[in-house]
Amino acid sequence: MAQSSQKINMADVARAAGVSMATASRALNNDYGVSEATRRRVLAVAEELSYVVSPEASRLAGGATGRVAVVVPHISRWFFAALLEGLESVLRAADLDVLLYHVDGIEDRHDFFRRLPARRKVDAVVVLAFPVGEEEQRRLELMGVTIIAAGGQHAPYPNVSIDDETAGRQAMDHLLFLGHRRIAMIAAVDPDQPDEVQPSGRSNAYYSALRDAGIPVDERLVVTVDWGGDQGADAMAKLLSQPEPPTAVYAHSDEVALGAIRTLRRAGLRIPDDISVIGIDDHPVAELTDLTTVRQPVREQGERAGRMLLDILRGEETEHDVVVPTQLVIRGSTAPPRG
Amino acid sequence: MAQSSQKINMADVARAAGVSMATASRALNNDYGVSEATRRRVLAVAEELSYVVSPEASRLAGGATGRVAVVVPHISRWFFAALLEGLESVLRAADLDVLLYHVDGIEDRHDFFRRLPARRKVDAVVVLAFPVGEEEQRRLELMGVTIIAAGGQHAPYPNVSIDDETAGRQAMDHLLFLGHRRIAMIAAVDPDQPDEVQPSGRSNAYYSALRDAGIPVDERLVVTVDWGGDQGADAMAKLLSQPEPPTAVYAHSDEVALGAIRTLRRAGLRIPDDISVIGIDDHPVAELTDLTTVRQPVREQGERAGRMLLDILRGEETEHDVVVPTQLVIRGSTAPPRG
DNA sequence: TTCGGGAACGGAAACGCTTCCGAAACGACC
DNA sequence: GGTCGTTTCGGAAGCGTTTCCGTTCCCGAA
Repeated sequence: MAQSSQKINMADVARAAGVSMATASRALNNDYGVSEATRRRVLAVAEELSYVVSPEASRLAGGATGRVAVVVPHISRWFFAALLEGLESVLRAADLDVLLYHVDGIEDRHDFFRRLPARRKVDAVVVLAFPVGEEEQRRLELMGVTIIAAGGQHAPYPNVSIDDETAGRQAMDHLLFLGHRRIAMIAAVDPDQPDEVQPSGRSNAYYSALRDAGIPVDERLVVTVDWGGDQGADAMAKLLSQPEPPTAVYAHSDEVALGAIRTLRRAGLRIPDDISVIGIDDHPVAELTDLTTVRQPVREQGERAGRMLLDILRGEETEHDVVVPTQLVIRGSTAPPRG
Repeated sequence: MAQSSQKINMADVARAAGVSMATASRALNNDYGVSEATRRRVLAVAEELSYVVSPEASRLAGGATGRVAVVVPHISRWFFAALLEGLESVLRAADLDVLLYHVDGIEDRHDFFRRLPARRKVDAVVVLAFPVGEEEQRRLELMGVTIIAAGGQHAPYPNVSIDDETAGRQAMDHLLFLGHRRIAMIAAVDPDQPDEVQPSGRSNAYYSALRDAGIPVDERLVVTVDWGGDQGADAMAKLLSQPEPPTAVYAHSDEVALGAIRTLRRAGLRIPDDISVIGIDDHPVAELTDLTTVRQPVREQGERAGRMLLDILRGEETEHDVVVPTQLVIRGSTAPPRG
């Protein structure tokens, strides 16, 4: 009895409601051309029989898939997950299903673009925080569906992101304003992404800020590491091993900054008394650890991308390059240099 | 030319390969009953035409959907995302697509179980870190597909999880071993889950450990808050406002512990000199902040659940209640009490 | 040479819907 | 009352596969 519900199809509903399948279909889809009374009756019967349309048949017969693929690396990192969370919420509200493709590591990546597992399965694909190379773009377009990007840098498709360089400047300018002149940078790169697509805005900000402040660049103060807290810690150790350590550290991300802080603390240095540290992102942990940072609205970027996608799917126009603002958040990890 | 690939179907492939659709289908699916030569020819033609089967038609005609629904709350928290990451990796390796249902908040939850949006769309559903009530179970079963759980507590379906009580005991026993007698507990509940399904193992561990140590319970040392770092901070403040504060704090999770630590630091207290703090989970940040904790293998739980699901989908037997071990990880936030 | 049996393959019926097109019904208007 | 325009509704043709049944073909055994 309960499991018989499995086999109920639209024909059953139509019959039970005393209408044709055509009418049943229209009623179920809220289509035009059904009287209110009939619609209600059909809906009631469907509910009664706990009928659910077969998305496969529906799609096969002409509709859209009602699915969108989301391609995202590093899901277990807050930034990516938050982006996804925002995106998912608006898509789900629009009754679209999210097909998740977690592409981690260079291997996965190649495999994804080669096989295009989402092909023929979705109406659109959203690329989250994922700089796409040229060849990859070409593959993606092979799918013949709408493409949207979010959280990465600009892209050939409609996209939403922050301005990395501006964010970096907000961090650097804060340190400079406090009076720091010997500022180190811990640059983080994603080892899973090819070099040519690594965003460089946050690094550019370092150099342009120093230039504008008339401070010569000391390349010994710049260390580039793979993304990650431990790597940040190592980088800090390297910086501390120099004859003249910095008075402030600008890290490309909060996690990296946290790693640096661990090293400082273990070295017996006090923050911000002995050395200032600033990150970027405003990771939830930043608040818990009193880390000064530059906040970017992450969830919002995902939501925004979702709304843009809905626009396009509806056939409407949408913006192309949306840049959301970032904002300095001053906490306890930065202060003027000693003396 | 490129976009014409959109409209290629199996009939085209069959024609081009000079076989019937039946044979083409068998060849494409590696089915029995096709000569090696024919199979190769069909495959070559398909590749040439860059043909991809329509999953809808395929499913409609009899196959499985090749999709599994994953229901998960709080995606942007590490624990949930890591679980998902593990699960996704094994499902994707098996060529199954993951349909993500992020169910956050009580509202979402009701909506999900009422509408069952995944109905008729998947071959199975995996419930991640999500205690399911009885009525909800009934709804879920209405979908008529395999159900698996992971990261939550035991469930009526095959599931994998840690033993919360054991994990809690590992934490408590560590503090007791160090010589603490005045131990506080910051219990965290998920405000988005109904009371009746809140797991209580971590709390039970507190009481049983004290009992076994012959230490009377002081209810003023137990504070229950909604899950979250800020809430942990508030809880700690409450504990500090008492005439006789604890010498150690057992927090239900690392994030909560971190919040507590922020309060302690702001109060000028030193960790672990003045007060010890221990969490549970081994969140990546725990390592960066030198937090002693009890590690649970999160990603592995997801992977394990994925493998169990594959077993079932293949029609094989699988385990029912898998419990993965937890392990004390001693870092710098715990030490014997002063004096 | 004939016959039986298995492997290889083809025809065609589902699968469950959407939508085009035409028919019927129903008012409104002259 | 007849005509015409709207609505409302039904018939039926797909949509692109899988799979059930046969049929053909080839090879070895009798």
